[in-house]
Amino acid sequence: MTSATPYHHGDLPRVLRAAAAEVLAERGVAGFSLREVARRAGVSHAAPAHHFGDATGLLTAVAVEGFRYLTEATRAAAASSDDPLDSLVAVGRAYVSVALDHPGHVAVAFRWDIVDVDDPDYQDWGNQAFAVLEGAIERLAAERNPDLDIGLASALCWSMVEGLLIVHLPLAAMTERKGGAAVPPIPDLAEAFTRLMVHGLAP
Amino acid sequence: MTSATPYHHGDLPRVLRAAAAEVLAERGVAGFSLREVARRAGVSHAAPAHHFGDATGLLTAVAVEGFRYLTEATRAAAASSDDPLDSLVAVGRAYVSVALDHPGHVAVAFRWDIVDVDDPDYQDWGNQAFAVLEGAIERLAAERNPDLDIGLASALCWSMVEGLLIVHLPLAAMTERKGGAAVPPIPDLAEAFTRLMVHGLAP
DNA sequence: TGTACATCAGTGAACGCGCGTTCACTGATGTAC
DNA sequence: TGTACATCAGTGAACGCGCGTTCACTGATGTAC
Repeated sequence: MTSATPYHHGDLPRVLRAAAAEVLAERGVAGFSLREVARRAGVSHAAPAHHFGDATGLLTAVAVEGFRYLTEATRAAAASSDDPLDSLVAVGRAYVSVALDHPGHVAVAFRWDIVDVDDPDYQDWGNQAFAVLEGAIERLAAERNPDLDIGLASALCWSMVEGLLIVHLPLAAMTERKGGAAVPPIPDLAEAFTRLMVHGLAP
Repeated sequence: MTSATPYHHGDLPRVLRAAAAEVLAERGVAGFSLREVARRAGVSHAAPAHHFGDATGLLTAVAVEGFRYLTEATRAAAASSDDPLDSLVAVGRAYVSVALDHPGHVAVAFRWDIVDVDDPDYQDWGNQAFAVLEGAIERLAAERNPDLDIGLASALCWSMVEGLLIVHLPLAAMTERKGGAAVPPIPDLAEAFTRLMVHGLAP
């Protein structure tokens, strides 16, 4: 049916997004280039422009895909338990797990300096991802603490998971240098942080 | 005393660090180049190599300076109150304030991919900055909650402030789109987060 | 059912640009005697 | 106190590289009639 190397690719946008995520994961945002992406997709370096215009267009598409992963994974996690605390813990674990499984996607998600923040898909999926977290917090508030400021608590949880992703590596390096006990893996830390936050450092 | 344009600069390393921080603040890590730094320092583009070797060397020096700022500011903040909660709150505010006042320095502080993480100064000042935070948590634990896991709580606070710096802009954009109440400035959020964490979301 | 033609998707050569690095150099400083 | 000389700090030209963008092109697809 399909010839070995058809002139028209068929699904080049998908392949380009995947290649871009791969480059981002391996080389970081600084090492990203359209030519490298085209190379990995096995296509001439001018081809991506037909689908994404420029680098910003492609990176935005990758970011949107990242938000979609985040939304889907946390939504499933939120529904995994009837207990609101366990549900929130699962959301936190799911969030960081997506970041670990799709490092290229998540590396670019909040880089407003290189992404088109006015893109409707970008905004839409970003909103949806945050709404999942808010929902989990709302259920916790409804059952356990009606006075909770839901917006504030949601923002706190979001900051916590994003910060954890940044801080884990230097934290592990520092702890190892000091000869302390090994730092737990990121999802376990996300859970421990969530439980500590909900319970309070000094309630 | 000093001629208008002396051949030897006198304090070029300091000027180069400042220029590098400026470039980082304006263009981000991706837009950084040694040539641009040299241009702003009013020096030939080969001059930085005499002091810092390559870009990694210069960026590491900037990161160290950032840690120094962080350490000094949070240390002063920690000593600003006898109440351990107020003291911790002040540390959080100080941390994010340094990030706002010295965006170039802090942008590079945890970028282990472009910085020499084996540099002794880098490790030393990183340790010191973290130790200030741990000290504040220890005092809180001593007075209010002896069972607190100090390492875990310190890591949580650190993640929270780092995450806040990332998350604040998209959070504000999202909130504005939804027409919600304005998101507080970063230092105020740092304080609100800290108090909420210490008290607990659902204690 | 054919045929003509517009549109779409991908090619590959060419361009100009800023970059890091190298190199031979020169001006200034400091130190040994 | 002088003088010679080594070392240090900065210059500026040159290089090769990968990049994004442009351009004329060609192969494939879809649609109007």
